[in-house]
Amino acid sequence: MTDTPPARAWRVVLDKIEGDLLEGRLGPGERLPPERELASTLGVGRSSVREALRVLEVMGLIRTGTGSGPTAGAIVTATPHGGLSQLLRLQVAAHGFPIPDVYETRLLLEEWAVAHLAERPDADLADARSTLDAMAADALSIDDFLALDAQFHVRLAEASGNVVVSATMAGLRETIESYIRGGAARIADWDATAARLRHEHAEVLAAIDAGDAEAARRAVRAHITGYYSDAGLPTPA
Amino acid sequence: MTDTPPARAWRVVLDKIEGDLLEGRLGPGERLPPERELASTLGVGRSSVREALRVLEVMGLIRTGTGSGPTAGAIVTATPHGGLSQLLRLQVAAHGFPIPDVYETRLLLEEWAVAHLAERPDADLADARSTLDAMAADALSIDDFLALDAQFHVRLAEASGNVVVSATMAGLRETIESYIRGGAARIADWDATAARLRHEHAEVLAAIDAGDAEAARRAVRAHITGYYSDAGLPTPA
DNA sequence: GCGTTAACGTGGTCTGACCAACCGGAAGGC
DNA sequence: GCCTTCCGGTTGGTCAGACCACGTTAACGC
Repeated sequence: MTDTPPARAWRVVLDKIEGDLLEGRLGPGERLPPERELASTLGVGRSSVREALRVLEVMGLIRTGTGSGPTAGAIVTATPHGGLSQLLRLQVAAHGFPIPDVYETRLLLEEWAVAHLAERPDADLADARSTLDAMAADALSIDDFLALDAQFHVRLAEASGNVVVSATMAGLRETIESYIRGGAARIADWDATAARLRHEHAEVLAAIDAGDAEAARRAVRAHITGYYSDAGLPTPA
Repeated sequence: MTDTPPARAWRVVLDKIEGDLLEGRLGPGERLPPERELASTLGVGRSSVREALRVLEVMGLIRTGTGSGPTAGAIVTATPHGGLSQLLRLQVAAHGFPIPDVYETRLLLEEWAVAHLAERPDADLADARSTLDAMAADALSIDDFLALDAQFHVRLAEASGNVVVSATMAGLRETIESYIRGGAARIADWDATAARLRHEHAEVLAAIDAGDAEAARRAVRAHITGYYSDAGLPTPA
């Protein structure tokens, strides 16, 4: 037994790099060996090395650059945002993740984030506040407003200090981005809606400032479900 | 402006497939065109096609098989579990995700899941119950017990009906798997701990059955934080 | 000393080749 | 006629080699 299915070449490369990362032989900011060197070291073809590196790149672990010098080569970046977003988007496209589940998960993560913030008076909400100020500007197009809206929510999640939560939240938000934009077209009085959304944002911040976790939960839930309802977007039963 | 960075060949392939999925030209269970055909159709080399397919495979969207017949070729599967787990593991390895954040996220997802279950009397907990029964068996090794423990939690998340939550939960759990196993070694009286864990599982189920969401939250939080504390595992400040 | 140019190292891509696994039908034996 | 065997075709898995684009660096000419 313990019969090993003949390890696929690219998996060997992936495991090698994951091992180097775990053992600390490789860390953020550092460079991987050149592709040709990795190939000969591991006894695989360069194309197999490239398949593994491509996976790492899409998952947001490395960034590749041509030429020479400090910016060239494959460099460990460990930026979770892009990869998570890509994965979620593809899974939704392939019907692995139903939209209502994405929506519901986003909701629960945001509720947690604001409740968490309300319980930590030392949290830094400056970024969220400045985004809210920017949303008060006149002459914002719908797209610009929605971009700031998204930024506000992401900033809140980031303020929670939990990288996994904020990255997941951002990925989920991005995944349903097109649906949110499409829903805006179904809203009759956009100016009134925008004003209400701004007001609701302020309410969320106020609840956090007051240290009232439950109020913050309710406010953020009402804010999100309200928009979904107005825009006629699919929600879980 | 709008100057397009010369689209990388593999990205063309990835976008093409994502588009086909979104437009419904491709769905779960269906087969992608052969690599050589995709290459000539899109005007790229086969190696570029393979890089894109590798990404899709690792992300859990497709399964590839050699030979001919119905099982051969690249088939859309859309099984989110593996890909999510892989991504989280790599991000943790690369220090993109701190372990305490993973732990905290797992906790909040599980709390949501049990609270959600408590509010839905029609939820099907049979799978979770049978796992709990299996944990009562004598002569379970620590590893076997922990595997069943993990299964119990995953089953609970699955019962919530939210695929995103359960897949993320499973991925997070798997990511910290090695830490959990390592922690078990630091526990003095394992039999007593195992008995307590079983009892706590039963309490969680009881709270769900009673429809008491808050009690379920408290029970699952106490269960998880208790183990982490006993095992001396890192938790958020 | 300074500007120009050539060499080199890197990822990005393509092509062609071969292998392994698998299925399906044709050929053969009974 | 039916079963077994074998062969060819299809498909992914992998490798080797080649070429390009890009950016640094060092050598060169003045």
